Amino acid sequence: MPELDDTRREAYRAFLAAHSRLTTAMDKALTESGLLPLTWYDVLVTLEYQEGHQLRLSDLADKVLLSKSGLTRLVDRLVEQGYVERVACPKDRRSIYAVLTYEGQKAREDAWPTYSRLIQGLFGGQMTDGEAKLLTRVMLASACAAEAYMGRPHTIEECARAEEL
Amino acid sequence: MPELDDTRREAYRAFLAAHSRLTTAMDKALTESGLLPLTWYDVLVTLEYQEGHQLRLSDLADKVLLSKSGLTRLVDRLVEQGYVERVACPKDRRSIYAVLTYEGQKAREDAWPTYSRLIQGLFGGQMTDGEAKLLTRVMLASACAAEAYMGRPHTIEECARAEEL
DNA sequence: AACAGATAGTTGCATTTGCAAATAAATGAG
DNA sequence: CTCATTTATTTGCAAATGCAACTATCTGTT
Repeated sequence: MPELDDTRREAYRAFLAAHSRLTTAMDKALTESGLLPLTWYDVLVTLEYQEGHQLRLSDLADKVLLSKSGLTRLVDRLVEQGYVERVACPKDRRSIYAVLTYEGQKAREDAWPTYSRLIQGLFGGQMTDGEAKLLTRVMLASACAAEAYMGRPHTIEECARAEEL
Repeated sequence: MPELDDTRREAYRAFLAAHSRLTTAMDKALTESGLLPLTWYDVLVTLEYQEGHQLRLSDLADKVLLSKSGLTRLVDRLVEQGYVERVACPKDRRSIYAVLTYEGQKAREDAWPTYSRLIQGLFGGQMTDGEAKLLTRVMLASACAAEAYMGRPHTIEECARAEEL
């Protein structure tokens, strides 16, 4: 394995800076508009893309990049707001589905214009089509490498997707 | 401003996933090796690169991407460990310098091999030279856009650097 | 000189998060 | 069938972090 060079060090620092400033700016903009915090939005969209608008809590934790305990409490808050319901799974009584409610769907839709405008303005607008694709490939490769390093099974969606590109 | 398209949405998600998995993997690897946590490392290197191995707390907060209060307490921990000292600034009695100690420098050097191996293995190793440069440019542009959006002065180092590339 | 306003740092407080332990349920080996 | 193991979720607890309020200091205006 080659040594870490300055070019890559700089890329790494830029990556961290971008993440920090981007999430700070977005979260501030969203809460100031009285809209959903980033993590809430993330859960609601994730559910919306699923069949039946539901997902087992563990699977949801993986998708929204949270630990299981973190997710348990995030779902607590969402249930309290009426955006999500907990529904027991009949097949496996250990499992619980998080199910998107109508209010949850509504709240997500309300946030979408602001949300997408922010991502486009602060992130997407900074790159060409080709650059976006390249970025995706590199980011997924890195995420995948980190997964592998942590000893997680390579079955994670991102890894499969990274191979395709 | 064009609408946010799927290509860029995917890039954004990949970006978030990479950040989450990378920092998780790195922090786990470092603490398991009994080395410095990521944020500690970040402070110590930042100081090491400065003239006299010192920096005013506010400036340090900016560099390591932390709020002022967050930094105050991070420095508390580092002082407690003997890695950093607080030194009053004679010119401006409001300001305080964080100064790297010998122990701090030593600790950082001990962590470096593991640290750089991780970044190279999980991040740098996933891209070519050209890709690293492109990534840097795009990331800095995004960080800069976020800064501008937050109404911060454009004087931040990253923004100037982004212009050059 | 005096005061309004900006700036540096710290502290109180609330929030978010993860780890480890606890609980409950499924699975597999013998 | 039974017991050990694995899996899904929750809970106790501690750590990290940001915001707003506070103190101290500096700066510029009158």
